[in-house]
Amino acid sequence: MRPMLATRGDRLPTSPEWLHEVKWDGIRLLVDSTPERGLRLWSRNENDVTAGYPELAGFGAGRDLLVDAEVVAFRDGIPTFAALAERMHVRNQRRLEVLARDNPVTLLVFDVLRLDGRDLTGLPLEERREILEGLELADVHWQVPAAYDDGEMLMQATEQQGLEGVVSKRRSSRYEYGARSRHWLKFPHRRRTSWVVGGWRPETGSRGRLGAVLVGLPSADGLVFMGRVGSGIAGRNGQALLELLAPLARTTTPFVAGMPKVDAVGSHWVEPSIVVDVESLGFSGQGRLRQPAFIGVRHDLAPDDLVEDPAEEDAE
DNA sequence: TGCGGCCGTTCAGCGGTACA
DNA sequence: TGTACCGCTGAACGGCCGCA
Repeated sequence: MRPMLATRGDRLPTSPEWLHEVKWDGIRLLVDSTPERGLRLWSRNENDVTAGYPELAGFGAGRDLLVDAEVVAFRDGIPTFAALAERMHVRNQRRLEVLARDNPVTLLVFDVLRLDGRDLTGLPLEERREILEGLELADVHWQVPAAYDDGEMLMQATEQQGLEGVVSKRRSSRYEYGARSRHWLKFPHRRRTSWVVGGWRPETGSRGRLGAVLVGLPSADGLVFMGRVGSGIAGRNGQALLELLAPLARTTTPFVAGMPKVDAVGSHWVEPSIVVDVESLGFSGQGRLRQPAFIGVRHDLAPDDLVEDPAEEDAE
């Protein structure tokens, strides 16, 4: 039993047939509560993660209920994946108790799929939403976030508040387990920035094909490592980039000391002269690019152009 | 020809194990 | 005992292939 997935959208729908929700930066869960078995939390890949979130134990209060939700961890009032990452794989009971107290999660419930033995997945989203709001699920550790009619307003507001983006859903959509539906569209706020390539790594299982490029920010001492970029460089994109990098090969790293060993081992180094655009969801807790995707080479920029403040660099 | 599903790639972090 | 490595979990994206 896997949750229904959204397709990435290219244009925010403005028709009244759609409603819009905040795209939360967390982990998707199906939350199954029954009087017989109690509460079970299932991840997107059907793993039982109940033990990882003890503060959610009271959800459902023993009622027969199946909901679709996102578990998030707030830092400074904003859902932050880095904070949630500290919780994701902890199973040590004592450590879980400490984390549940110091770094608690919140369950954001946005759909109800079963209630008191009745399967609701065949109902339109609008009706499921009414039933969900009627349940009055509100607690320190769980809530039902609002849905909005005005998607553009929500898009602007989420960007200003540093939230991840917007999900638009067709009001008439039925719930399809495991399906990536075009009735649900996601619009993440991905930030485009420019970085200098200092190396590359071959694709796993091949020698010549590009698997990822290592990017950094120029400084007086060399490149400051910012992460590896693997998405978006498959196929012709990767081949073209590799042809640009090949003549720039060098035997020593252009990155300053402190680069993680796991990133350095097996990498090929190049003169830091190629600037590329990368889209990402910002930075991880360790200052690395989060979910970076290669966009293209910036032939109009040189590394010196990035010295001021690359975060302000915008490709538009 | 277009769409959907699957697969392979990247990222981050934790836990267990091996080794110095 | 501390460190390094591997394998697992979560996330997203792009390419390929089959089917309508």
